[in-house]
Amino acid sequence: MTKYNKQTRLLAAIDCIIFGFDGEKLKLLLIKRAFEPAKDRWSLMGGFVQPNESAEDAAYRVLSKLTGLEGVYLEQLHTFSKPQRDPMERTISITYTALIDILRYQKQITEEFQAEWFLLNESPELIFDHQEMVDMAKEHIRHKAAMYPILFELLPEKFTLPHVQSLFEDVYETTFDKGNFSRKLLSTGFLIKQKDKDKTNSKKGAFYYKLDKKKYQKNFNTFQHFIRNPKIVKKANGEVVGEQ
Amino acid sequence: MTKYNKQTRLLAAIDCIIFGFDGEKLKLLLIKRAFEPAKDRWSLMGGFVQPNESAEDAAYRVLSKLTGLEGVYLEQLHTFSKPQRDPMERTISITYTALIDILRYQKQITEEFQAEWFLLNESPELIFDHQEMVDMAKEHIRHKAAMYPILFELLPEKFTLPHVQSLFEDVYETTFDKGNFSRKLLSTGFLIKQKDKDKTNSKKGAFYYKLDKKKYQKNFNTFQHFIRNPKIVKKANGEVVGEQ
DNA sequence: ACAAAAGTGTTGCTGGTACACCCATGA
DNA sequence: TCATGGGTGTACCAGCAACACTTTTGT
Repeated sequence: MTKYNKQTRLLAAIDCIIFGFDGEKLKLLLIKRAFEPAKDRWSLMGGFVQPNESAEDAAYRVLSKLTGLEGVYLEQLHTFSKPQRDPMERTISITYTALIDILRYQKQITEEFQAEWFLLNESPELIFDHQEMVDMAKEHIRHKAAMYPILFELLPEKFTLPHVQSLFEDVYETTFDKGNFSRKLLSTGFLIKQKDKDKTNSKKGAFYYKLDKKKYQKNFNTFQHFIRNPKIVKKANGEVVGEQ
Repeated sequence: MTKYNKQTRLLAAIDCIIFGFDGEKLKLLLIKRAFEPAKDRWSLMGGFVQPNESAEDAAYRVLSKLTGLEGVYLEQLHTFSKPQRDPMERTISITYTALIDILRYQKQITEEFQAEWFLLNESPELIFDHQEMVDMAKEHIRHKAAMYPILFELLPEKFTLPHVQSLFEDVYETTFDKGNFSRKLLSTGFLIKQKDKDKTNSKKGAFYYKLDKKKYQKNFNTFQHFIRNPKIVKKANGEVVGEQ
């Protein structure tokens, strides 16, 4: 077969920015890099694109190897390609954002990959341009989640309205009025109220809900403008707080 | 220098989805491919990423070579990486969306690259996965332009309110109420009214405006929700029309 | 005079925000 | 019975959609 002569071939990697929610806080999954360069430093989970697979295939392969989960929400974010971004050899990185329910995860992962969940504002220093990737991913899910109900991908099968509110507040680094938030959430028609309550956080208890998967899929594109001003970071009382 | 052994290197290309506006209609710039495979068929303008440049550098280089313009709005869109997408050799393509003012363009381009501007719904069949790239770019600018004032990048220095409205109507494949549209546009504070009028389209004439570049840059992030429901394609009279 | 496009005025309504209030229950 | 978090009611108001109306001017 003829080839494109005189052009340079280079490495293509994928890196995954993996967000998880445990019912309390939004977290980021990082691993200790197992090989040189930057061995034993914190990094995103990644891998090289193989000859017979697309970047998306590679991302699924890596993600599934790390978490043991299938069918995880995965979305291409951005491709990083500065010539010197990997000091070992020219490598472009195609990044993917993954959203997973930490309660489904669990596992032996911690050992094999030295993986760990970090609070978003407590993550360690990362190698290469990985912090830039994480920052871009945070910004991206803020925009995306304002328009599409993707944050449900982070929730377990059963969850309460306060759980969902905590999740949104972590993502948008703000607080919402609980009355308005719950009304708006219920008005989507995506939630099915359960009979039982979660009493871990209050005496009264909060009703569990399940996601109505059919409506969720059918109306995925009509969730528009759930969050109206995703870029404005302030508390409900009007006090404006800076980025952390 | 040590290398990542046993990994496959592959070609990295960039492709540009170039949108332009001539005061009348939104258009797409395509070229006749100059080399095999698919020689002489319509395609996006592209090129290979060189050893010493990032993908973004490559996109600027290619774009500037094709249009003769500098400082053009350029934004990474998506990376396409199916193993067989280029039948000649494994090549991933990092795509970029460019927005340019056709009136600034002009030039000898048509000859050298056999480039041509096409109306969006009259573009010819494209090679490989280039149509998918164009479709994604159209969708992307609809979302982006609903939140950020990027469509001003397509306008010439002097333009009228009806020009801007035509542009938005082309992008969103809909019509807007002229009263509401002009009020909303003026309320951004981005426009400076000129003394002279454009009388090519009416007896009364429409006042020219210029972009207030300082306010434009300062408030780039606060343009939010200019278009409220970018996905709903319908005419102002309420009749819903399909995608073309 | 009149046609045609530019531009203004007005009104009703949607739905978001703020915040007061009620509810359930364990300690 | 009181403290605490869950949940509901309601009144106000910004801003958007709809559409009637006025302006300008070439033919």
